[in-house]
Amino acid sequence: MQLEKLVHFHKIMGDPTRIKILALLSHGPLHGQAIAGKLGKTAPTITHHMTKLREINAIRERREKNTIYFELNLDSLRGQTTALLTLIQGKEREMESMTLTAEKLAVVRNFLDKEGRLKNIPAQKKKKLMVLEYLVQGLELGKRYPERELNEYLKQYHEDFATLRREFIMHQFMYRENGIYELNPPEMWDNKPVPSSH
Amino acid sequence: MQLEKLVHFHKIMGDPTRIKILALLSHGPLHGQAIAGKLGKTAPTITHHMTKLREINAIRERREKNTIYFELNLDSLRGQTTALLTLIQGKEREMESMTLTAEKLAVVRNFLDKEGRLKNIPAQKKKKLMVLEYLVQGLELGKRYPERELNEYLKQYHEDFATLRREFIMHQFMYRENGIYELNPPEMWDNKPVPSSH
DNA sequence: TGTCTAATTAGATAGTAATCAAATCACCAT
DNA sequence: ATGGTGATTTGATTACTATCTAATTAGACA
Repeated sequence: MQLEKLVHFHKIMGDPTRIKILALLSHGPLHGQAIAGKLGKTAPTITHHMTKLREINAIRERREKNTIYFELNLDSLRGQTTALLTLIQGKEREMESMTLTAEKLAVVRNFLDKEGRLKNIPAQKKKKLMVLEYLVQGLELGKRYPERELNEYLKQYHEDFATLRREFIMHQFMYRENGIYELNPPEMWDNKPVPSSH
Repeated sequence: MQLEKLVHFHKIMGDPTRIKILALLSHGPLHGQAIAGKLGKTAPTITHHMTKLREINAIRERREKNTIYFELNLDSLRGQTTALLTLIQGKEREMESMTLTAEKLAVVRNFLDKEGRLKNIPAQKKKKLMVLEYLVQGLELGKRYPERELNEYLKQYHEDFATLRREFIMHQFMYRENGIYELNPPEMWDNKPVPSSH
């Protein structure tokens, strides 16, 4: 359910220590003990909070020998902060923003071969997002996709379905709940600008 | 402290019932019992949640004979949802958005007499917001103003300092904590559009 | 004045969550 | 192997909060 995710996000954010962690990370990546030091908390406490932040996809991590560096996932945070607003301000538009503009389509077409399969996955982020948006058109809003079914769908476009599936999650096109995938509303996708005020 | 407010906002939002209430109100105003009915909760429970929502300025209320109608305060919600983002994404700009544009100033000037005092407080909301922004220029970001000091400052511009002070709070230019007033960051002011994505 | 309706307050209960100390795990380097 | 360092798990403690029932307040109206 969509509501649960929104609530969960805000519940996670409703804690001073976690907000401080995010503020710290906004200056650059840090490892666990550094965070613990700066906040005057013990290591287990930081682990606890990082687990929570991971649940809502607020951070990414990279390990280097024994220590783990955490950094913000700004795209994800942006999407989720605005999700509440889009839920609240007028139910009018729902599918409207779901259609690709013509000029985006032109870009995407460069990555397709004559059979309509992906020649490769764009490395450039902006273009990658356009391709992801293109792929997501074939999925249904509100429908629940078991992982196997999603893989089948993606394999039509590229053999590396696992990467595509991961990108869907990473960029908030879909979310996963016990192995079941489902589309997020378009407002949460990473390629969408923040909606203008009502 | 600014952090506390952010945390409080998210803590309040981290509850399914409250999110449902906001979603209901997005269709139009409702009174307490109607909300209770639609959500299958008792009246005291709704009162409880309304108190919380009031704390973060998420709702406005209007009474009609014996029943109270609640409605969303969208401006306030918009400001607070984006506050987290602006805290997190790069510390670069801070004062940048604090300057009035020339065309806004032109509007404001119509409300000032030759001594620079307010001839009256604009009734039209958009103009009122411009005037408030103008007044707030003389205050210092990060400084704490006891109520008496704030009154003195406002009295320079208009004898009805109480109204102005109330408007500052209502439109998120300032917040109050045990009788002490302090500026909110410009991103929270009601007259600011939602900031575009990074 | 008394009655009806809507809202609030008070008090109780049950569930959740932040934090720490102690123990454990995982990887690295000698 | 063995010792070291950083991260995680476990268990206990404490504090908070959503929800209900019962009691109370506050207007409106007749």
